[in-house]
Amino acid sequence: MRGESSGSMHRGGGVSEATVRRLSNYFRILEEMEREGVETIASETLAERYGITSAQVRKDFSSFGSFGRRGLGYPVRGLRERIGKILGIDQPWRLVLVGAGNLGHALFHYEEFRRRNFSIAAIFDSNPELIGKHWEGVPILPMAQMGRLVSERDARIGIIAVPAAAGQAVADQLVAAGVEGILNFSPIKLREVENVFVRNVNLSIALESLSYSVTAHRKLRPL
Amino acid sequence: MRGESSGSMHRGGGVSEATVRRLSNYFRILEEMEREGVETIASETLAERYGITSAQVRKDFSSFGSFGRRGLGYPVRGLRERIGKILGIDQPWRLVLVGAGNLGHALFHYEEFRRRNFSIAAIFDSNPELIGKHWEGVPILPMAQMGRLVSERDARIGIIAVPAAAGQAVADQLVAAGVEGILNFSPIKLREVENVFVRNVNLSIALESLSYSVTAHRKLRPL
DNA sequence: AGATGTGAAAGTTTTCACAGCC
DNA sequence: GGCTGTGAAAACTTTCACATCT
Repeated sequence: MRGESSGSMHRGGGVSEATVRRLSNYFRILEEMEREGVETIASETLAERYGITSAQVRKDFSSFGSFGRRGLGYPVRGLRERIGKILGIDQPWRLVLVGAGNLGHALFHYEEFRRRNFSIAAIFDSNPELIGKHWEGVPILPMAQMGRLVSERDARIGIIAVPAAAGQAVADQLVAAGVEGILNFSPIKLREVENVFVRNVNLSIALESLSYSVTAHRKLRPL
Repeated sequence: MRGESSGSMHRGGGVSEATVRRLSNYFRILEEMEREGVETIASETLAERYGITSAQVRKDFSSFGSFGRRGLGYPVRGLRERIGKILGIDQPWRLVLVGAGNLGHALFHYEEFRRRNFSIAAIFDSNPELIGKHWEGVPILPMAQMGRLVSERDARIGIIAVPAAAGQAVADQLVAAGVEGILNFSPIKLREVENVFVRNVNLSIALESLSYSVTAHRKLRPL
């Protein structure tokens, strides 16, 4: 599977992972501005709100074409829609969730996913005690049904929320079932597979990065 | 607060966020090798296991000094201990968790945190119905007790697992209570504060990065 | 005048390649 | 011989600065 980096070219220029992450953030800021009733925005204003430079904002947009009007700025709504289209969040996505433990439960109920048009079509778990239950009407199914369900419901992304030991096997099953992307919460490095994108979210590594910074900072300024 | 980047210099050379993330991964690989009984490892082997170049591995280590022996490689155990010390995970950390919803619940029970010496000393929530309950003996307390508890229990990191609307207020309270680091799961940009490090984990942005890649890939190779 | 879009410059990170030590 | 540690080169990302368009 393709690793942490984007892995895909687009038009003329390659688009970095960092650019895509910023697009998501621009999208959120633009939504907010739309609610505030703002109709036009300059790269400078957007940049200030985000805490980056206006050149960065313009360069990010320029990888995808020309959105603004010189002398005026960008139309808030049009820009938001365009970014949504680029990110692919202008359409609903059906996902499957593997792992009905504590983390899976939290992800299933995560409001931000719903707001962004991501809906979970089925949940899979290997624990027989959970199978047959429903969360808000969505069934918890045995792993063996993954292949059927992914194609029937046209789910294109799978979320892995199982312990490390089961992670690779689950990834293999998701790939066999035909997903095109995997959001992996299990703390392991998955084998790469052609045409399947992977993003890893490692909660513990984020915390270790903090403990590093706090520790290093303390060493510089003791007590 | 310091943003997504490290924000702190260390010794002679600045150490990038990316290097610190890789250190966490090296640590995990080394733990695994220790369990396998391997005593010495070459940068090349470590690199292969991680899927990066051996030069990257050696450069990462060289920011912190000289760990290996030319012609031989690195002692697995010694290297793992040294990295643990750099990351600050050689000692236990006490955290406070704010937000006893679904996400907070999942984080509280997250095994990987415990395995890495991160323990949650108290939970805070604004919902009166939750206050007074316990999770595995850890009390859910009203927000007003945050200051007292953080200093009493010497908690140095706070986790924010509340909805966006409450995020900034919670961050302010954590800073006032005296934490040195914040792991922020709420999908907002927190105001920066001197000497407080912040790491943001935005679950939805990770998913949007996937939907971008899958969408872009489809456009290149339709159907 | 005002703000975009973009080549060129500056800065950062990764890879190369090899001197130096075991 | 084997493998580290590290300057130098290459690749990539961000910022500058200005020509260009409304």
